[in-house]
Amino acid sequence: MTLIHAFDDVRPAPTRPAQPARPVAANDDILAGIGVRMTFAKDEEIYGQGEDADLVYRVVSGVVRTSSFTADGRRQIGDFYYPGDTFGVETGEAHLMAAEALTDCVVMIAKRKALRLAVGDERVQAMIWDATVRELERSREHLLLLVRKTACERVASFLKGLAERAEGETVELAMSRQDMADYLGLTIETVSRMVTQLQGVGVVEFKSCRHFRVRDRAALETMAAS
Amino acid sequence: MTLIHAFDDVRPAPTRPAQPARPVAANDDILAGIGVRMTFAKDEEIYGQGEDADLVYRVVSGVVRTSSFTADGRRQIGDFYYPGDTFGVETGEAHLMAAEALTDCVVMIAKRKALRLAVGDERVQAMIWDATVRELERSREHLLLLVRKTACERVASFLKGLAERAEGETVELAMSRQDMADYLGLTIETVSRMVTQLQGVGVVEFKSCRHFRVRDRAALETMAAS
DNA sequence: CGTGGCTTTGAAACATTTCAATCATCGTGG
DNA sequence: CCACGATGATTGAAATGTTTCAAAGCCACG
Repeated sequence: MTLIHAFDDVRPAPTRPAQPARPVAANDDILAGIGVRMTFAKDEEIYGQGEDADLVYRVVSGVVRTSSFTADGRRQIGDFYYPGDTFGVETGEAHLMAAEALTDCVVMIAKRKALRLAVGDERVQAMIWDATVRELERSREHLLLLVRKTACERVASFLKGLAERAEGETVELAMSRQDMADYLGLTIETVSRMVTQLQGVGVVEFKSCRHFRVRDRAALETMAAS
Repeated sequence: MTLIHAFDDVRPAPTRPAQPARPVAANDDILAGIGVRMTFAKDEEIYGQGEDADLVYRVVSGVVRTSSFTADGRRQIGDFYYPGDTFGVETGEAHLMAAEALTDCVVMIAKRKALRLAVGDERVQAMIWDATVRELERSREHLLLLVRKTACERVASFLKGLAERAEGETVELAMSRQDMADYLGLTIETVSRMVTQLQGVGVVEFKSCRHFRVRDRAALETMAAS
């Protein structure tokens, strides 16, 4: 983990324009103003499971993954966070999941307390509320995906989600097949097969295993069946 | 739906003592004070999917279920709510799921606005926050159950959860096998088989299909594998 | 006592996983 | 620059778990 500098360099996230789909609240730049800017190398841990959760994080560039392990070693992926996304806001004292850098990434970090001093309690409250609500919504959607969707539908939903977030024609998969599998509640082999299958029917096209483009949006949405 | 009376009869929930495991906040009796007390017959709808969500609900007696349907008719159960539980608090404008009375039940209902006038904004905010946090926690746990648990583990977890909430030796299942199945992401047949199987190995004992008792708590917890 | 709804059980079909092998990609060192 | 090994992805075949379809059992209710 590399600390670049703190409490200055207040430029907002450069790598990617703000997500168009999501309503960006006024608190969006709170962190940019007083946060500490840090970079993490691929696979580096940002925080660990069980650690104290009094910091708030925002992805500037790169992708972050939260995950936890069950007693018997099964991994669960909480979610993937993209530039502009806030993460690490817990409802309790400690982090229930660990966060890792999926790619090299830049993250703004701030203490809740420092934020309160800097921008006032209300705005911090509002930010925490927003982050929590978003967490709940993600969780619900994830749930829906897992309860009654087939392997194919899950993979289709996932790719559709990625495609919606990406701005360009070709979409990059920041995560490995294993990450996808753990997120979707499948095995890597099944994920791989479904990807191949979706490509076979002409819905998507993979240039490499980490890059694809949607060839038939309508069909993809049908297959996502949400 | 039967309206008994409103804005008086401020006795708190009589049927069951407050959940011991959960920290009961000071806002616990807010609703009892100014809420409207209503009864719903089994299978009656309390609110519908898409309806405006400016009311807050608390179960006094009976059990409530939230559910929604996907486009192709698959039902998803959100959760089951027991006496003392708050439900119907949404993060957006409308209810994402419908709520139905699983059994005959009594529910306290209040307008958010009325609550604010009666007890002040902070306490209402606190209650909404608590309800949202609990929702998120339930959702996460539910997720964990679905991602990487076998049918047997899911059913074991579910029975374990019920047993923990119940105070007596024998536990009543308020919900049908279909409800369990939709909650656990399984079919009724599979649920039934797993129940039989758990009984076969002596972990639980079913007196009827709606009543059971735990015979081997340790084994049940092992099988729940959470 | 019979009917209807829910639950259980059985057998076959199906989807996904597991195990195993092959294939690609990429960085390293000769 | 190419061969090499390492890592991750794909593919195949068999095994497994869950679902589907079908039938029987149970219980409550009229």
